[in-house]
Amino acid sequence: MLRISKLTDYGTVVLAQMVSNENSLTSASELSNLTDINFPTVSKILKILYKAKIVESVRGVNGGYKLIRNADEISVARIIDAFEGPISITDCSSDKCKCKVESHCNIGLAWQHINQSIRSLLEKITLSDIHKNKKESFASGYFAGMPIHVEPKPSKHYE
Amino acid sequence: MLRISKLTDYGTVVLAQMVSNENSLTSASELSNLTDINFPTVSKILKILYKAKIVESVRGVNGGYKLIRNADEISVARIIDAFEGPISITDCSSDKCKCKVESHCNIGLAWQHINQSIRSLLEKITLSDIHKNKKESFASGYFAGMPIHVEPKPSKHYE
DNA sequence: TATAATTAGGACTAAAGTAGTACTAATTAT
DNA sequence: ATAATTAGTACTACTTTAGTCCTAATTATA
Repeated sequence: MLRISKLTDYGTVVLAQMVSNENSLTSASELSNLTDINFPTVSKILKILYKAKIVESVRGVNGGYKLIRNADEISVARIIDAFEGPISITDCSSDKCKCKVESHCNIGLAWQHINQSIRSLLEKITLSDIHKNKKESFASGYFAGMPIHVEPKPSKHYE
Repeated sequence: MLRISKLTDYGTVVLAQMVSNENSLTSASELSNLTDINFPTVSKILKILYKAKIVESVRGVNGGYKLIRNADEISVARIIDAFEGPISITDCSSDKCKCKVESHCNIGLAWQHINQSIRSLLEKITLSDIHKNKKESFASGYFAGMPIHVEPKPSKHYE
């Protein structure tokens, strides 16, 4: 199926950890200890999150990182964007398609819509949901109490 | 954002082309001409689709390929699976998680649910939808007449 | 039966992307 | 001044992907 990079994955681990300490600074080395992800990688992740304006930082002694917004205002879509860029599901589904193959581009249009649907799904899931689900058990089909599964297949009125 | 491989992308182009000729055999070289994708690649794609039991084949002179099922019975999820395997959005969201980091695994659970939501979305979109959208224009927010966008964000009763 | 067309399967190479590391500069509390 | 800490960048090793090619198996037809 679809994939995100390991760095994005780790990124959510680090962010979920930061939610537990939402109001005060945590240094990269502390976060490394808390998550068991090695320091250079955690550091890299935090720099990326800083550039994406998801965390803010303070330099120097007793410096560290902190979430800029509340966890429920940070969507999974935004986190993925930070790490993977605004790249789309296929080359053609991003803004400007430069490919010469006509038939291919037409398909690109279809992928664009699929991409957008997935995106709107991921915009509804927040870091807060991820954090909560870190410790609680799930009720099947539910995600942090929020039903994110789409409706059952509608009748095929398009046939 | 999330990505699929170029081969998957090309795969849908080839499949969409095959829908136009749903009932008779088309050879790999014909499909190459029709899609402007070079022969070895089209051939590779068709072999993958054959293994995945999405197309059937006849060898020898006048041989070729044909869809096994109706286009509206072939979901995008299935097509992606054929090319990318049943790999999940992260390493940890697939069946058996072997990673040693406790916190990481907990996050994996969250990704599992996200993955499942995306999957259920992609299972509702079929090759038929893609084929139709190849030539028609879209009404914004609709995909082949079928509303695949999920509902507007529900009130945050989970806060 | 020989031949040509066609798929099946696997192996290979080159290019691209990713992970992880390391180094230097800037900032700040003590 | 010093030590702790983030910012930015560059680099290397590894993995994945794209694309190609070769050989075997199958089949219509002359």
